[in-house]
Amino acid sequence: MPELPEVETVCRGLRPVVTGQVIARVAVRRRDLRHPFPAGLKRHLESRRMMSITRRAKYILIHLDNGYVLVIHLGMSGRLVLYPASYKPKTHDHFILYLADGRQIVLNDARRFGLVDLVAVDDLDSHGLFSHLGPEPLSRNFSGAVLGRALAGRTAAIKQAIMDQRLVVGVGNIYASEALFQAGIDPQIPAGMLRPAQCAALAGSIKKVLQQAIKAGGSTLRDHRQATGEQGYFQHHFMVYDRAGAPCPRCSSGGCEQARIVRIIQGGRASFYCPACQK
DNA sequence: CCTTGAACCTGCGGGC
DNA sequence: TGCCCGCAGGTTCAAG
Repeated sequence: MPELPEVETVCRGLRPVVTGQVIARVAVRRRDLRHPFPAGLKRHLESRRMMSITRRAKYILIHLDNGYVLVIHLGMSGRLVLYPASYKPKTHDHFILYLADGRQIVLNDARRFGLVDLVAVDDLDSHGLFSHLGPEPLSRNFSGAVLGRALAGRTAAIKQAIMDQRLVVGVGNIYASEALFQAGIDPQIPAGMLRPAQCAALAGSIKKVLQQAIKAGGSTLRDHRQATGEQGYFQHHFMVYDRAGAPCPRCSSGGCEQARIVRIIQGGRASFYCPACQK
């Protein structure tokens, strides 16, 4: 479900609430999600102060005052929402942090592809969850040149390549299609075939679409909620994602023949693009 | 190392 | 109404 903009939106919503607050109590309502919850999870969290909240790739990182970091991944269907003290747990509410004032940070994840872990802050970079991750797309470490180097020699389709978290993090199925549309690149061409100018355009469109989506609070297809419980709004700005059969926004605006958005399957995932203007 | 496909799990909408 | 199928924002693992 959540790609970088959705995770970033959750972090931004939680940050003013979480920072400086003490975790009074923790409820662990089942033994595992994708992996078993770490041993001693409650013990390491209860009575600890949350010092800051950050994001790496699609992971939410809550830094504690005991040198540990609470790591949360939302998988496909996860939500992390702040509720008032009166909230009663519902189905698929697996993990709850109760603040001193009674408010609750609730992790709900119907499909349970999400993950909760506890990592010593000094071990973050070397930890198996993070050691293989590529650059943050919104940082200066990511550029057309960096992308071009990462794509060199690869035969996989460019759509699948930019979703590979080793090359660049945060891009998932929605924003891969949207970024390729903005850059005018056919999602099926082999990654290593992109020319430098195309790499520059694609790096730029990845940054742009992720930033625009963050501004809109992410995209709510079904599960995504901001930390406030509010939906995201970027789904109303999709150019191609989930728009098979619709006229291409770029070709149509030219007043020429109306090309239509096409849906194809790549690596088992749906891709959307305009065959007329994405080459 | 790279690429591909399957697996993990629940819920929802469409077709019959 | 009910059942079956396909589909959904991610990651990981095995096999070629």
